[in-house]
Amino acid sequence: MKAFHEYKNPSLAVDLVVFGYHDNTLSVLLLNRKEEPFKDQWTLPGGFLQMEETLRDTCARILLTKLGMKEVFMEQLYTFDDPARDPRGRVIAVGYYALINPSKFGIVAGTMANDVKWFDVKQLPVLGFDHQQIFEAALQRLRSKILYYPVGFELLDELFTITELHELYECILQMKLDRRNFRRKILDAGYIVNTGTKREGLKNRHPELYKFNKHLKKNSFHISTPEQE
Amino acid sequence: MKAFHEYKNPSLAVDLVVFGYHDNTLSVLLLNRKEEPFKDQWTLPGGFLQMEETLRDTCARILLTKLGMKEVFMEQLYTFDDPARDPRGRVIAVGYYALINPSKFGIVAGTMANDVKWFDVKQLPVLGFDHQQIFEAALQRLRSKILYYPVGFELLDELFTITELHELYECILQMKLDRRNFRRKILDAGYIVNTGTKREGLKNRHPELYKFNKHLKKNSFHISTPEQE
DNA sequence: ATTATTTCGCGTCACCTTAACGCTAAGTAA
DNA sequence: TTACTTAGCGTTAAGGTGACGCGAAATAAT
Repeated sequence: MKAFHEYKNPSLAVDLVVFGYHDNTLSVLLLNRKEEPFKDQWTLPGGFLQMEETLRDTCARILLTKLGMKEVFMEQLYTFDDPARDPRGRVIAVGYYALINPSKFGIVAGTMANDVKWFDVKQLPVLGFDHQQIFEAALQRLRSKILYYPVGFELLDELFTITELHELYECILQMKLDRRNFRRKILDAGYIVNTGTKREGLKNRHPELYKFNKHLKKNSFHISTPEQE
Repeated sequence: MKAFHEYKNPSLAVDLVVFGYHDNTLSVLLLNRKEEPFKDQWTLPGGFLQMEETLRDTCARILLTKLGMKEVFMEQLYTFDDPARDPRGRVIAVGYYALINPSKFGIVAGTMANDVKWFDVKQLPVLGFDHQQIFEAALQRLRSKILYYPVGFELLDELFTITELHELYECILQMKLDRRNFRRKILDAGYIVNTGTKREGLKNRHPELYKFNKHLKKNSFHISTPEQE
């Protein structure tokens, strides 16, 4: 057997799919590359692992230094290892996705550097590397996870109405959900708590404001999707 | 930004959780290490990625050369990156799990080298590295996957009875499932096809033999687990 | 004020799934 | 034959879910 250090190692990177929700639109944060390869093309933010970092540290560093975000929800997705995925050489990428509330960081349209931009997930440009594949894995994970786990709260303000939560679900899942059944399921699951306050200033009836219930019992609800043949 | 090759890279390895099912027992294949670190302790089979390999290639190579298995079901689990997980230095491990039918490879108890052994998942020894954690992730994945995806067939012979399939599910999930309801769900889902033949030589009524239906429609069944508080 | 309009919150009901369980058939052993 | 065990099919009551009705609350127009 070879000695431990004789193995040649590929480079190890993380690539991040950063989701944000704003104005009834689910968006992904993309970077316009200034270098080859894929110069002037849009790609996911990413970077190489430093020897003393965990993968999560690497993600946090990228989020903070490149995008000015901290303390965001993050989850490991999958590890992408196609030998040809990076034309510079062998690079293994561990994909992560993050959910952020853009309004928390003041990064809404227009306020960012022009090499960083939110794209509606329904209208993505052509992406460099294998980032289309990583993005699709992330969107699929988000869609399946939201059906049984309260992951959507990361995308909303601390206080929100059931209608806002409902719109978020319809937007992510890209399907209509009955308003009244959605309300019943979410409430029965105990995912949210009524704060007693109401959202003011709307032109119709003022809806009650809820917050996420952090002490929920798990696996207590399930949003069902239509049959697929 | 640094040039591409200036980054120091950790070593990249795969660790394999190989599940086998035999005599109503779910087992995992472990190796007794002959070298430091963790000399004489049990660990998961694993190995380092070669530059021209995919991760799946690495897994296949380990399965073939160390264990004599080929063409097995395999799935990527998760990537483990604790900086202290390997005392020799920084090693990132991509966990995979595999499902095999031990009788296909003639590796039942006693026929293997004494540094390779099947262990009942309920009675594992102390494992080296962070392999306990990897094993637990694999078992959890298997348990949740079997509830909605026909993954159990990899562990059985090509032809099997519903009772055998039922016992496999009870063994993996570690819970009682009503025999008659299980039968109905599996049949309704179209996961299995009756072959018309029967298992002979049993002392009671001879059950019908089924085989896996490869042309199944997806997401068509769901085994529910009892409520958890 | 009254009315129109829209969203919000609660309730109803029919249908389907599911868990629990009964019953008979098929095979072996006494 | 009888006893016993596993296999295969059926029944039923309870709970969950989808579809949808209706009045309440808020605003704007008459």
